[in-house]
Amino acid sequence: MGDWRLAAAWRDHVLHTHDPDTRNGTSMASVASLSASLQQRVSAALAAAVPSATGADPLLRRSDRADFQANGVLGLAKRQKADPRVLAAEVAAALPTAGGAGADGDDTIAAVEVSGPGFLNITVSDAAITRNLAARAADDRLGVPLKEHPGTTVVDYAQPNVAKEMHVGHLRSSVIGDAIVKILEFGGEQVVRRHHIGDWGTQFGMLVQYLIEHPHELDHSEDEGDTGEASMSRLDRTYKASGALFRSDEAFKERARRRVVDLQAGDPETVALWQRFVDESKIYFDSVYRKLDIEIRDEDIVGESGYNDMLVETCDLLEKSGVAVWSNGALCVFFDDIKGKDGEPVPLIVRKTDGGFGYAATDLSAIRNRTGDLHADTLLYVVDVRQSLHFRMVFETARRAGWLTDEVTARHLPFGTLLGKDGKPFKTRAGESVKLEDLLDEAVQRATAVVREKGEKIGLTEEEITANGVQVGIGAVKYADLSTSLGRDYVFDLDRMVSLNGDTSVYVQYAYARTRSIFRKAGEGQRAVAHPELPLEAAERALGLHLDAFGDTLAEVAGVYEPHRLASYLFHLASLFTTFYEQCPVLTADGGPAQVENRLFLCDVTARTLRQGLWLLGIRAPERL
RNA sequence: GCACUCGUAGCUCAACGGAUAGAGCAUCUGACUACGGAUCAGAAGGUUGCAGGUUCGAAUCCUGCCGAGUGCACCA
Repeated sequence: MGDWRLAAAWRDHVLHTHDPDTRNGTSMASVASLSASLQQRVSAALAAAVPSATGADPLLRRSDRADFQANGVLGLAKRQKADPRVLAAEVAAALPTAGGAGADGDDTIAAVEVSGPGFLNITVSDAAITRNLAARAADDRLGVPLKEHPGTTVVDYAQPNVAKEMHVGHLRSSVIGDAIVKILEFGGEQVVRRHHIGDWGTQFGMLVQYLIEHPHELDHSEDEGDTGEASMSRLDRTYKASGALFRSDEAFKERARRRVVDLQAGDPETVALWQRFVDESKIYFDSVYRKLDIEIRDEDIVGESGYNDMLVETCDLLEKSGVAVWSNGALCVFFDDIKGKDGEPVPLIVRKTDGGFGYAATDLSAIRNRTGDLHADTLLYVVDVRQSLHFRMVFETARRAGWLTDEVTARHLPFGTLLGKDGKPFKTRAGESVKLEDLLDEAVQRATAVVREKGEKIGLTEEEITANGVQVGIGAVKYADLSTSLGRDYVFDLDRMVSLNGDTSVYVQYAYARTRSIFRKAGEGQRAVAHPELPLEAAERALGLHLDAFGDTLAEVAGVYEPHRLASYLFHLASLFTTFYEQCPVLTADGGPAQVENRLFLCDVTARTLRQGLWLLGIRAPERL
């Protein structure tokens, strides 16, 4: 369980964490981006022009009028009551430009000009771009720095329910969570994954009781085998049959209720049967996650039942501290600003009137475990937006109880609903929620058809076509999910996702395959070597500047937990590469062998950046496509 | 009713308080015996729901409307 063979194959190509074991002995050096270098220079120039402005943010941004623009002079001029254009000119004069006074060999900045009301338009030198990329190329991590002060983040994601089919709602939590975990780990953060599966609740009384009365329902028969599909089919059959009986047979209903009590009391026979449902479900989960190409390790699965031992104590602590009070027989936490339809306050219920624990008790216990025992300083919950009020109440409660302190950040990362083309929640024609596996199978099937059409022209084997179909189809589904901002609902449209045109994973994967194709075509003496002395064409500069921003982009993504910014970066990179590819012949460059080497070098850095970036999103990059 | 989220090109979506609001799809014009065209170049497309306010500067921040989605006592 949780053994995920495919993961190992990737380690040869990309770095999945900061784990030293994954390095191959080449140098380890982070590289300051050109943007960061400029930021520093402009900041110093600001301080030189206005001494009191030390530490002022130069507000450096990429620009469509130059390579970068600094917007910080405007605000500073306002505060100094100075003419912004005059001040901008002073700052520009204080900047070291290539060959200019005070440059002292610093040729990073090729030109600066004052523009508009007081913007500084900055152009960097071609040499600086190539040099920076060369430094990145020399590093396994493409020069991306590790966090200076890494913390411990617990990410709660991919929470399927035991004995139930996974549906499209689980897709987003799994895909988004997996990407966030990878991105954080790559940045050096210590990440603890938690799959808070639904493995507890009153329905297990019914299921266990049914299994007692029909002991062979979960047996693995010869013809069904041990596949995930077979497991799901057994579970589904049992769930439906027991549910029907529960509704129609009062005596069974009563036996099921008593069974819940036995389960909660820890009766060994009952617990053992409950465990069979969990184990059976894990076979199924494993098969779906294998298909989804997401690694789920058994030790990271800590379901609701994992906090059972803490529930009583959690409630006691809340009651004793006065955070929770009894109301209508239930143990509740109230909030001033949370009221219901009738205007009455709506509580968070930690213990129900019947003595049972609400899921709030579980979530609060999990917080205690994650901050107290795991020493996390950040808690992330990749959960449907509809639970945002619940999390607001849980976090507030935990703060009152002291389980969340000022040193701990707790964030619900809410994602929106998956919609059908009609703009309504994604359902089958019959109105049922769509099975995740069906959806994945269809994506792979359609991707394979397209891959085959092209693949036959370039001589792909049947094995390659099949493998590519999987990587393209699954990649397309993930990319669609990761390329729009989390909070929004988005329309699930397979036609568009697998259409292979536009802002899709396939476009990015194809760009990667093209880089590899060039290297396969390269002659014996044609290698990737940086030549900072060569001037760059417009397409090369644009590509180079964007490549240099990879680390900054990752830091930003990791800071705000928004993978769609990485997707956007990669699509842009792929676009810039295809433009470069179109406009700058690589192997037949007319600037001589040095230019061939330099362009191969750009291809190589592009390839590695695309591959690493896609990997962080959980998407594979075929070598030939 | 209250709360939260969101209204951006025909459609699907971006945009860290900065200049002329960007992409993709669709539409229209061009470019193919190709370093593999699953491509590229270009055009057209907008009063950022409406009205105020703050600011040198607002899609972004504040207020009020209008519209949509979601949630609101013992399911998780």
